[in-house]
Amino acid sequence: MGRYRVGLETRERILSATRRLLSEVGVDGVTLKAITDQARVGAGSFYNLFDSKEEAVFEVVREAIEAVDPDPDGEGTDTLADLVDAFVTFMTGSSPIARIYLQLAVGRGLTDRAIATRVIRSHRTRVDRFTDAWLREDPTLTPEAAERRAQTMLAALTGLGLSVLLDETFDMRAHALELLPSSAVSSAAS
Amino acid sequence: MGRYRVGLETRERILSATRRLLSEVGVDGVTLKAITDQARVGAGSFYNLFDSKEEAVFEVVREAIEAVDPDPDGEGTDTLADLVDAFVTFMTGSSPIARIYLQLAVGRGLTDRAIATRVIRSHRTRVDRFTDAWLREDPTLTPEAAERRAQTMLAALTGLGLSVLLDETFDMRAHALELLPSSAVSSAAS
DNA sequence: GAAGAAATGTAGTGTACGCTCCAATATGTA
DNA sequence: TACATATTGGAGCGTACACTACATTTCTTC
Repeated sequence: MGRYRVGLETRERILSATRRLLSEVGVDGVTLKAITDQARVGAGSFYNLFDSKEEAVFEVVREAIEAVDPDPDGEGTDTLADLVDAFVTFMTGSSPIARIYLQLAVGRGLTDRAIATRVIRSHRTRVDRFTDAWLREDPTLTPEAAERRAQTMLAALTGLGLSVLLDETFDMRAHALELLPSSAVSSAAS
Repeated sequence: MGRYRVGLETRERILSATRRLLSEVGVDGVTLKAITDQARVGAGSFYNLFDSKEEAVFEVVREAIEAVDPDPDGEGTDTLADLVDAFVTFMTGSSPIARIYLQLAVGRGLTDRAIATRVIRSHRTRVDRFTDAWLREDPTLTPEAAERRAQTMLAALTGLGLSVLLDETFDMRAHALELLPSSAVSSAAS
């Protein structure tokens, strides 16, 4: 599966259709039939390329998160301000996927063990990124203190993201700046 | 419907069952059969008292959101540390309401306007509470700055609450202390 | 205690959905 | 060209689900 050119093209069509439907009808409204109709593909083709409907949805969300990564190659050059900025952009940008991500992570992750595991794992790698950035920002921190700050900062950003999704007049960026140490704020403003 | 004593009792049994199931299997996992089995009631009885399944779920949600409202007869003497402590206790306590509240606020509030409005309103009153505490903590703050800090702190607490619900080994209290200004931390430790 | 209204349980009904099966066809490789 | 493997569509399967119809029982009132 997924080794011939046409198969890869079909896969892309399916992901596009899923992405589009997620933003139009929400996570609960996406049915397999809607996806396959939209992608002009039979159910058999779908299951030739994906193990389940969930798989396609996850893939779309994963790609959306990746798309706003300030350092996709993991070169360790991103600052705290960069990371915060990327998160804010993800949440306030035009893509509706942030909403889907939170719905999945919270609405489902809270009861579905499999989803919780996925969410925690992706969260884990993000915490590491923030921890490294904290250490670069303030080398006097112990690794434990840096990680604690990373966790708190990420949680705060998630909470702020929730606020802005619930109330679109909420100024997430202004609030997010509160989270940065003062030295990083001034460099972000430059 | 719902005019005889037994009917009202049945109604309560149904709401209890719904509440319990919401916390155990989540919003999407609640089926009519589960509710009626749990409440030891037939489907006919259910529909004699409620117009639809949603009706019962919504009622439970309404009550859960109400329960999260801050104490209305607070005297305005609580410190930031007190408020943070109360929030942490609510999130890490044994009651499943926190989980239900977050699931509904996020899982539904993100798509259902009516629920979003409710969530925002109860959030609003909590922000005011935190704003006052900030002003007491640091009287040099402008009201705007105090409110911004209150919003950020509350969002952070919500995010931390989410973390602890997803991963129960997460030490929410330790992280929440990070959010307090250093003066308040020392007074909280005393 | 009679009568009417409310409550109850059960056995369905209709439907929407995720997914499988499989025969036919297209694609890549030597 | 011949062969193996991937891809395709879509009929249809199994199931889960919200909800209904209705005969029976219980409750309340006068």
